[in-house]
Amino acid sequence: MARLSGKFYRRDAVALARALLGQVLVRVGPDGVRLAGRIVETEAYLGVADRAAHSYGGRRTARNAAMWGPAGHAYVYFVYGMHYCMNVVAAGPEDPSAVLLRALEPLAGLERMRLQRAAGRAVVLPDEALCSGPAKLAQALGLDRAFDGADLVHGERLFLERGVRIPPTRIVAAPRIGVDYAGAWAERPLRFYVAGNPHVSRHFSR
DNA sequence: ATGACGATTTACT
DNA sequence: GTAAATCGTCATA
Repeated sequence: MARLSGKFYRRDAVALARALLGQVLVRVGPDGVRLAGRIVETEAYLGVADRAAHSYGGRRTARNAAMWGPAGHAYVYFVYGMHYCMNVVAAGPEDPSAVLLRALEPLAGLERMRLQRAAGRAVVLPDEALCSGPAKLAQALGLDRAFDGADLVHGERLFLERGVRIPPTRIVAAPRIGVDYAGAWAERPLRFYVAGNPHVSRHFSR
């Protein structure tokens, strides 16, 4: 499978959020195990103007430094005292925009994902519960702050490969999840997902 | 030094 | 539907 090039990432966050649907995220585990999933849900965060973005108002801190860096790198952050979430940095330097990966359709390493998602639970999680949420997919793939700033174009442990093209007619645009504090920005249709895909996160109330 | 707050998930009523 | 879990980060002082 072909690795996505640096050029793929150098576009605005909305275009990247749409283009990422259908592509394959690959994580090579410490023991060489290949964990992979097709991206089926994303959200665009539009830089300093976007009240929902960590870079809103020009905020530039140690935490969100990766957002300000070059496109094609990962921005992994820690929230709620227990979860990690992964973004793909879009555009380029001085335009801190990124795309949050919200859900994957598991393709490889399902048993390892199940193990990493189990976390002391007795029940066996169905495939649809492995990567159907930003923190779920991070946990399934074993992503943490060690991957913050990781180069997805040249890295060996975390990268993206060319998958299938999702026709625009199969892409649904909707308001982003969990950003009600962002006022009018919370209403904008910056969440994108593959229509009817069972691995999309279940959040339809608003 | 302190306190409020999450780009969430899960379990429970 | 509601609430708890849980802590790094950042704004304020």
